[in-house]
Amino acid sequence: MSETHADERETYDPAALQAKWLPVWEALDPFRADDALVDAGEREKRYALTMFPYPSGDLHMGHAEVTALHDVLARYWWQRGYEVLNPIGWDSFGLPAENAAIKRDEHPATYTYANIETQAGSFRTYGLSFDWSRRLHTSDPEYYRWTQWLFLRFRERGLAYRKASPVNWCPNDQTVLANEQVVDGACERCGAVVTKRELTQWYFRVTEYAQRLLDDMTQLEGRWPERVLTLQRNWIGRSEGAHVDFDLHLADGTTRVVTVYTTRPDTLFGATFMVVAADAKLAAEVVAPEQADALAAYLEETRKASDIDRLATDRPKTGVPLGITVTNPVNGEQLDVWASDYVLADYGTGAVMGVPAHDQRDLDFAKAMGLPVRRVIDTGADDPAETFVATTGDGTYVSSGPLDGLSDKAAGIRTILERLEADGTGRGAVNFRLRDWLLSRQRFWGAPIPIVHCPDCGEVPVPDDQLPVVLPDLKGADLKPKGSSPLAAARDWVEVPCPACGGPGERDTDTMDTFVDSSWYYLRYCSPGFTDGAFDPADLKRWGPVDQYVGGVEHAVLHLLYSRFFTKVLHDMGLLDFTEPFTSLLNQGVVINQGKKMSKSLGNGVNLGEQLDEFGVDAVRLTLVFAGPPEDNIDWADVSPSGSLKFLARAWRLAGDVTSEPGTDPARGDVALRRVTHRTLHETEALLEGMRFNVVVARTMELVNATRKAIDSGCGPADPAVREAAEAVAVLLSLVAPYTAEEMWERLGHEPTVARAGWPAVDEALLVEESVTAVVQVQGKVKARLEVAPDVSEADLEAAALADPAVVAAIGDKSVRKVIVRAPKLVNLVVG
RNA sequence: GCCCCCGUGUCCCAACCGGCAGAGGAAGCCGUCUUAAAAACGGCGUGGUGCGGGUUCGAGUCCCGCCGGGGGCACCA
Repeated sequence: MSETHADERETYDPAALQAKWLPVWEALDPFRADDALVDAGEREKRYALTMFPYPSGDLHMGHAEVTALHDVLARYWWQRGYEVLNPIGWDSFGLPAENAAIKRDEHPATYTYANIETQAGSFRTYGLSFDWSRRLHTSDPEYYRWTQWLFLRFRERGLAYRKASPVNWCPNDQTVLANEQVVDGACERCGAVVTKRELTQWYFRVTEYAQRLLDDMTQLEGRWPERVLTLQRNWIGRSEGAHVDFDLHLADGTTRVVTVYTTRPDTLFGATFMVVAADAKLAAEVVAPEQADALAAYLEETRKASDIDRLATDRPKTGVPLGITVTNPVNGEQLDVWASDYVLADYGTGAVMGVPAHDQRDLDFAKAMGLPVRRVIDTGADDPAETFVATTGDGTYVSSGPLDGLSDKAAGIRTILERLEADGTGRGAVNFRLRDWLLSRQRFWGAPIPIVHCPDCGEVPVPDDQLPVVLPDLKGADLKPKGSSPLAAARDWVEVPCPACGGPGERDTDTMDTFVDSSWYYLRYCSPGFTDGAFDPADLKRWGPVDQYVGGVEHAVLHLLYSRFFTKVLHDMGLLDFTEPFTSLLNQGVVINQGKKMSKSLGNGVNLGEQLDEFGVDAVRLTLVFAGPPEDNIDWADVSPSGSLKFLARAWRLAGDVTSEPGTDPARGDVALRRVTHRTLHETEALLEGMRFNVVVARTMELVNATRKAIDSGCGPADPAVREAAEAVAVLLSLVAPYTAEEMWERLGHEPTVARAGWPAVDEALLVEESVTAVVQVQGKVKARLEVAPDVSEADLEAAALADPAVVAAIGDKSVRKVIVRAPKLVNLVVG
């Protein structure tokens, strides 16, 4: 026997299996999603999507993990009889390719498409169940034609517009960034400290959808990770408050109205000053002439301060007086107006009322400037004017006119709002932290913005039939960042006739943020090759929305928020019948090594290619899936690819040991083994639905162990139950280790492919145990175990428990006060 | 400063609604086979679930307070 094993082990060669089966699968093409089968109602659809990769170099450990996890579910759905759409493509516009092109003096497409081919080859070897026929690249003109088309549709609806405003500027990448791409004051991509610039840029009006982006999260509750929902909620940042109008008295004797936004209108009687954002237009407009120089100097100072400095919480408050006053609408008091950088120009109205007693920031400012502090809510705490600790809790209103005596914040707010509304000086208001999405970039390798600027007609959209606006052929040095788009230098590309009047015009020279490309790619997969629009609504009716999306949490407020926005807009355009693109979301963990993120400087990187060479595709995939819950990080130092390889060889060997013929009826097989097989299949169904893939692997290992035991020391290799078990192992492994599973399937006498063999039917009768062990507890401590029938009645179980000698002894002379029976598993006796 | 998640054997991890704490793997040790080793096969698991309280007949699981780790937000008025 051992000799046979040794010989067989010689032939378990992962590399040979890969070489053998890959071409067979390529020929069979078993994972092509068939529209017709879904339309005919023969199969129910499932849309499985993994976040498409960026083509930088070859695949790495992260790609291996996310796709291995994703593939388990996609393959399970196929086995369960669904028609599965599981497409793949590349997010192939972007800076790394452009930077590489500059370095190598070539076109970014050279680097991009070479990497795509490398990655595609690696994905194929990796044995993923992708439908390759729908492959797309966002940098293909056939793709970005529709990105441009969508931009124009958004613009028609007033959702894409151009405005001048201070924007985030990355001095290293020489381009503007969206708010979402600035992390802790630094560029999300390169880490350079972000500065501000006043520029005219294109925006998507995401803020118009803020409320719906918030409301529709109820659809995602329980299906998206809670922390992603929390992140998005915080990012959208809805707050309720009021707009309050103050009369502002200009130096020239005229008056204008300035509105502030506040969440605490009930503290209006405590306002002792007003602060305007130093960089807001308002400040420059209202400043008294004698203070204009001071404001300009201050502004210069704050511009130099980076966002990093601004973020420091202990940063002292600074500001300048504007030499003017406003009138508090509720009590007629004259308040000085200041300019400061602690007030943000682009939130609310860019102006706030200073209530130092009840807002710490205002209090810090008042302290720095020597401004009065007036308490209007007595919370029982010491007076903020003395402690310099603002009180923000509930208390009794004092010195607050109509509010005096009230002691409830909600009532205070309601009362003051009624008063303001009656006077016409204020009203309830809602504000969002979310800003519009700045989409233009001063870089080359992206989709050109399809607009022509005409001196006579202004912004003119490029007509649909002239799309795509194709990138000019620039390379190398032409792409060097110079603070304006490299496209601007391509004069013969820029200069075009105005599509409206035919006069001389110039193309917009910015390109779109690559997040625009990825905001709709999941729609294009459903309509590859469609030429009358970005996608065919009928295709989306069939496949949409995505049932399961798998990818990293780093996109929580970037890609995922933008995609939700796009979906809602397209829904409003009547092109989609759903409002949320991704029904269910899984954020996989990251692969680390020795407790730390892999990095070159630490030298702890694990090379995917080397792991695949050493252990084979299946063992690496199995290791990643088995390591732990999918959302947990995987420390490569904690896992054992060699252990995975050992297990796969063990499973594979089972198939060779089976001596019964294919098609043997398992009904006459060993019942004990059959029970294990069917219980395993039954349990793994629930585990797979719940994405507990690591436990699925553990259950499969148990089944392999049980089958091994049956062959060696149980019913023997000829028993039909052994065949049934080995075939179940092959199907289970087809989700994780496709090559090993395929080889097992062949050795068991079947035709490829095991991936489409179908999930074995579970025999309910085999899920019921012959007998179960019931425990009998006295005072919660186990005193006896009873073998009972699974369907034992509570009364019988109780009687059996009370008759057990060990139980009788444990009770002794005490009386039984209470009996808890949970048939068939437990009896607990409370005595005393 | 605020919010969220996690803490189970040497390590990675299981444990449905609260119901015998231990499924699976790694490492280690012992055995069978072997001249030997490897491989294969078989065997070996008191830590009571970070700490302290509480609820309950019964708590890893629920509640409260700590400690430790991870993540997010942070002048958003």
